[in-house]
Amino acid sequence: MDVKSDQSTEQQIIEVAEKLFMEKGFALTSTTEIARKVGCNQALVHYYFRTKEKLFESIFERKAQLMLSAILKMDDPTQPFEERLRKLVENHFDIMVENPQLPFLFLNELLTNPKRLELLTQKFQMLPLTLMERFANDLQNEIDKGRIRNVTPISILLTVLSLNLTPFIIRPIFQKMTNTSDELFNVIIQQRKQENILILMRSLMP
Amino acid sequence: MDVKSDQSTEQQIIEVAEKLFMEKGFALTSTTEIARKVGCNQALVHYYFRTKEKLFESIFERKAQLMLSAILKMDDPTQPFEERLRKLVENHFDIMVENPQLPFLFLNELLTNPKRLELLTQKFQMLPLTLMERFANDLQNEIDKGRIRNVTPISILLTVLSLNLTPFIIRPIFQKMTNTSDELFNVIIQQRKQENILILMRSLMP
Amino acid sequence: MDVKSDQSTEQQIIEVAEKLFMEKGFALTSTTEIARKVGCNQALVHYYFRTKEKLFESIFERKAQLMLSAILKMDDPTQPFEERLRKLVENHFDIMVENPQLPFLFLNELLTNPKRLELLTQKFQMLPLTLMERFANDLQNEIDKGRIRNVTPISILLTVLSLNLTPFIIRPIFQKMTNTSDELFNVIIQQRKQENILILMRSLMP
Amino acid sequence: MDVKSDQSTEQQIIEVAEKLFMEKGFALTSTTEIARKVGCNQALVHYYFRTKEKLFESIFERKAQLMLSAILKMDDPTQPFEERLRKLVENHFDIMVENPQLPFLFLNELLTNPKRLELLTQKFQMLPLTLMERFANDLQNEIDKGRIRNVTPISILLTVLSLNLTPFIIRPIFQKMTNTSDELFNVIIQQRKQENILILMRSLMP
DNA sequence: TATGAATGAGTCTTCATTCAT
DNA sequence: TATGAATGAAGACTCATTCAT
Repeated sequence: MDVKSDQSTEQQIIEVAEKLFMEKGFALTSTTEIARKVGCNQALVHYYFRTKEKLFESIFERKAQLMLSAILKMDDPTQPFEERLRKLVENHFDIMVENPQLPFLFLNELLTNPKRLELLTQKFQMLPLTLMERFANDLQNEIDKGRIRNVTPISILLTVLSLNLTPFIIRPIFQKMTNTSDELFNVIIQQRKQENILILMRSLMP
Repeated sequence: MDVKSDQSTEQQIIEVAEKLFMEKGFALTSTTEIARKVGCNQALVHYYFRTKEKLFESIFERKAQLMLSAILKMDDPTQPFEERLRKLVENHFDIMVENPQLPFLFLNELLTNPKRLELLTQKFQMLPLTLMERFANDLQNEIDKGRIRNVTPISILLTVLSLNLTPFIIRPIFQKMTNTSDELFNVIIQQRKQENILILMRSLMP
Repeated sequence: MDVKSDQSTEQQIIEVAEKLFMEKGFALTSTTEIARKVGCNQALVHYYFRTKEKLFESIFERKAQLMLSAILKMDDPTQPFEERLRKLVENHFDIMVENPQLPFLFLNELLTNPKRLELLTQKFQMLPLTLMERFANDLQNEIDKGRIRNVTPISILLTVLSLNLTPFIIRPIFQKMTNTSDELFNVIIQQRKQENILILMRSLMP
Repeated sequence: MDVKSDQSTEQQIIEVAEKLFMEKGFALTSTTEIARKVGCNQALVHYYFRTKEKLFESIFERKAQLMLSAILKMDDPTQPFEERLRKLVENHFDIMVENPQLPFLFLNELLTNPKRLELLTQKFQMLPLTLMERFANDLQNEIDKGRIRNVTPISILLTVLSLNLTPFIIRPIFQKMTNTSDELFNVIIQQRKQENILILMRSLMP
């Protein structure tokens, strides 16, 4: 039951906690369980992170950072708009293939704990607005040129989010109800990525 | 804080419980809090429902029934396929307009509590298979006639689910981060319904 | 689950309570369970008997009375001492054949609840002392005549109690461990009665 | 009320629990009371033993082991049968002099809690059958030689149990009703041991 | 760095009892 | 006579947290 001990105990705690938080959310994960799975004393979890809350935040923030920066840094202005959009969907999707449980964790915590939402809002509002603005500008440009139908940037983002998030969020439900193996699901998921791109592109046609 | 109304205490308990369960999920809602909000003794909650679990189930099942039957009874075979699909999306969307927190409750419980997923799976498998089969047949028919591109029924359903569920699920996050009022959001939501139909229809074009 | 309703509800409550008290003792029997088995409202139990304690006492006392009077009235001074002793053992044994769970109930309550012991002690001390005295006298007489070895009356009573009570008390344990059916046990019990008489008689030989 | 001694708190909990379990049985003893008597937090009882059940079992099993092993190891085949029987009674009796409340605890739990009885039955059936068989053989041998009347081994064991257990079980009742001091009772008990041996021996005469 | 011991607050649940009807 | 509603007290148990070592 213990984790390999060639990592520092602190690191082990983080990893076990991350796994449990992702599986069951903050509230349903107990420090007792984390300690047990790590194979250390319960007090040690608090020694390193003082509170369960802080432990969670450190993990949550790292994940948020990871996802955000991954999305941010992938935009290449030299490419045509449509290509960039395609890449956006694709990369966003790929990140979640790597962290399939993350969407649920985010949703769960943000919806459940006002404090968490507050925090993210602050962080979000400190983002370079230019990014969003540039996206809006580029989009408007395409619309003006008649290459994309008239649609708000928010609407596009919501479409991307909807198409990309949902398969990962409902994955366990889907697998259980349709009796789908992990392997098969991974195949389906890859097809879904292309499907999502196609759906988005068609949705933007003039 | 007390809710002194003309309803029976039992009804009050159900309503308060429903509200809390929807906001925070099963695990984070305590019978103590329900009782406090109702303004009664905690033991009374157990007097009526014996266990927190049973109280939840009675609410959960009623909601599941409501949603399921609403979806099932709205299909009209005399209409052309495309029209029926359009109605499906529209009705599904409308149900959630009425119960905006339900999607999160469902997700949360099904993902968090294996027992709940088990239960729903059983109930689902007792559904008239013909329904799904007929949908698949009709779809295949359209594909054969070249009116719809080659796509699996599951894929369509996933698209509908994705587009329809997500706005409701992320609503609090969205409102908080974009500082959107309830009124404005309700407007946006109504536009989104049409948007979703449009996206789906375009995605099916040959 | 409900009891036949051709008796008064009060009587039904008494009977169900008696059964449950005998099986599980006072503490482990709840008025809720009594009411459920009777098929009536829980409050009704309290309507008739005010408290669970009083309900128990009324049953307990009746049983105690029954057992006591049965023992008391069976002594026939015209018979020889040995014959009376034999009858004592036999009758005492027979009473318990009729009420096999009574010994455990008595033991359990008297040992567990000081109040109960107090009560019985008082009742016991109001017994006609002559009875015990006469028994002691008669015994002394036999001893003097050399027909019985020198032994205290208490000692004899303890022997009778030991031999007669134990089979009934340990019955469930015995049956479970030796895998003995009810029928077989009833046969064994009847043999045991004779055995007990024999053991007692031999124990008194000069 | 607190027991501030030089023992570890864990040991104190065990001892207080043992005392209370013996006096009132499992069901009537609360972890709250144990904690109060020890002078510690109630949660600590659960910290050491997780559940009330486990705490009880650890005590119960230790006592059962003690009693069983004491009985098992005392048989010396080089002695004549009668002598061994005498020793059996004597040793069995002496064990209970050391643990006078144990018989009640055993009875109470075995009769009240089916799980407990199940457990003991299993443990009992794993006992060396030879032991019982050898006893039966030796007995048969004596019977054949005309030194003991025809009697089953079970019957003998029941007699021993009856005679030996009862004084300890009814002790509090006896003392209360006859107003007997602890000192006097201890004297009586010692006489009773000899009495029991005598009764048993006489009961076996051809 | 790590741990065992300890605690207070909180969880769900059961129970005997009361009261208005 | 009978009931449904309601309550306070108590039960076992869990948890995050602290502290001395």
